[in-house]
Amino acid sequence: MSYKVKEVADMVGVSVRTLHHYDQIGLLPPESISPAGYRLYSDQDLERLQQILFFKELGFSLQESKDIINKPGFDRKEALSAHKNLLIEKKNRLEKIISAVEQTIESIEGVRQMDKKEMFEAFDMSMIERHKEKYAAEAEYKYGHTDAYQESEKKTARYSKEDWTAIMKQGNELYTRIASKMDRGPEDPQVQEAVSQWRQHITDNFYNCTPEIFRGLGDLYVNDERFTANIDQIKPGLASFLREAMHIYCDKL
Amino acid sequence: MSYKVKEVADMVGVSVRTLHHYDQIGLLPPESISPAGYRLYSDQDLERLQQILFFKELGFSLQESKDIINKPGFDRKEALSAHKNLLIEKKNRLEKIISAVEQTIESIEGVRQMDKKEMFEAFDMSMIERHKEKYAAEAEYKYGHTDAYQESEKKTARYSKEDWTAIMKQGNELYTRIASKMDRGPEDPQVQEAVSQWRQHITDNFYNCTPEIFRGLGDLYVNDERFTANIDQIKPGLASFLREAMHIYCDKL
DNA sequence: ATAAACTATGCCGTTACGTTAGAGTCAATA
DNA sequence: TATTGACTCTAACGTAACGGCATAGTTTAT
Repeated sequence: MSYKVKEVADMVGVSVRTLHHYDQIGLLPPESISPAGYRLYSDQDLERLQQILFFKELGFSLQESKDIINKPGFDRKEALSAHKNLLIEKKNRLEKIISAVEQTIESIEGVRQMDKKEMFEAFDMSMIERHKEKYAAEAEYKYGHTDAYQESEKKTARYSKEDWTAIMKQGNELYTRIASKMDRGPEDPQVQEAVSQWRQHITDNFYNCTPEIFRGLGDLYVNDERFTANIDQIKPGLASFLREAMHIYCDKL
Repeated sequence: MSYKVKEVADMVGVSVRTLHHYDQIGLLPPESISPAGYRLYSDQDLERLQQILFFKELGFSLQESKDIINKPGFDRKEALSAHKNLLIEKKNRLEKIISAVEQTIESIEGVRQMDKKEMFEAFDMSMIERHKEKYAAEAEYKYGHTDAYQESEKKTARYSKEDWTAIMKQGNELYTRIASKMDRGPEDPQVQEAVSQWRQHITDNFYNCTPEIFRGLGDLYVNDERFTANIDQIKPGLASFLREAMHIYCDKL
């Protein structure tokens, strides 16, 4: 049985031009040619084509594929090993590049975020304060004046405007960093690391942010529309993503 | 301060031709041109070049870089995000390809083993013969001429070269089959089945391979460095694995 | 002054085809 | 049977990002 170009092309999923090309460079000359000059491919040719496409898929050049297929099994393993190393290097480079891109996105977001600072500034900390107060109120109700409450009072009382700005900036950076990694999923190590830093940030600057409080803060991000709106403004869906990530973080403690 | 092509090239680490090219496509036209037609780059041009190289490093095309750099910060983030997704896809594809290559290497290793037949052929059977002789000598010493010994003599005497080749091929297939299942552990049913076939193979073609002889053969694989070296050449650790498997096999009889 | 070092433009080559363009072929239909 | 539509052929240009070479002019150092 023999097949014409388009038949082969349709069967295997390549273009007619590709077959022409493979013929031209001597990679896959058809077994026979019709009186009218049509290329006629045999089943063997089809197999060879499959091989070619396989090696191509693996990233080999056509010339390399030709060499590998023509030489009977001799250099194949070595070639593949060498190629594998190339691929791994490529992958490593890609990973580095991806991080670089992420960082760049972060910095761009950071810059934009800084412009929105007034708004975010005004909102976020007051929100956190409010959450703290609410929680503290409950806590107070339960336990009287908690340490956390007093601690926060002491800490925040002394903050200057510059302090606030610096603290805000750090917070913003964390937010945007997490936003840029949203597609990695909430359980991603880098995301979790950022979440951890977020808790530390709150602890350092406001009050001892226990896992319970932190979990509650995550819920607040979704339940309080003011939080949600403001956070999602950084990136849509960030609020609920944060909640999830924070829950996962707390679960693991 | 202005710089000529080679100065810039050396500073930044690109070729002169590249700078020509970037000028040609309007990506980085030098700030000024000397009376003689020399390209004169400014410090600003250098910065721009750095940007270009950065985006290039990230895998953007020159055209894309041009667009990104020219448009003031507006689309940048989006472009970066889109690009990041591309990169992640690329990475995933690479990972798949790497496993495919690994698999192919493995399968070729199996095949290649077959090609090494001559070497293995020459060694393995002479070794088995020797083991047999040694064992038979002991046996003879103990029991006089054993059946097994005579049997082997009769059998092997008639073998033609083709017979040997066929027998070798079978043996090799068993070895490689076992090698490919090493990670299952020596007591794995499939491994044990192959071991059983290995004993049968010896019995069929050489001499009645009693459990005692078979066990001794297993020890030989580890104790005789010529065996060990040759077997481990199929796959490192195969010799001792075989011994273990053969012992387990014999224990169960 | 002369050579060495540098610069310019222009064009071909690379990879793996895509994309016309012009012309011939085959099978089925009007 | 003639025509149409689907298919085929070769030939040639275009792509991305330069590398490399040729030829010719310029600058710089000795």
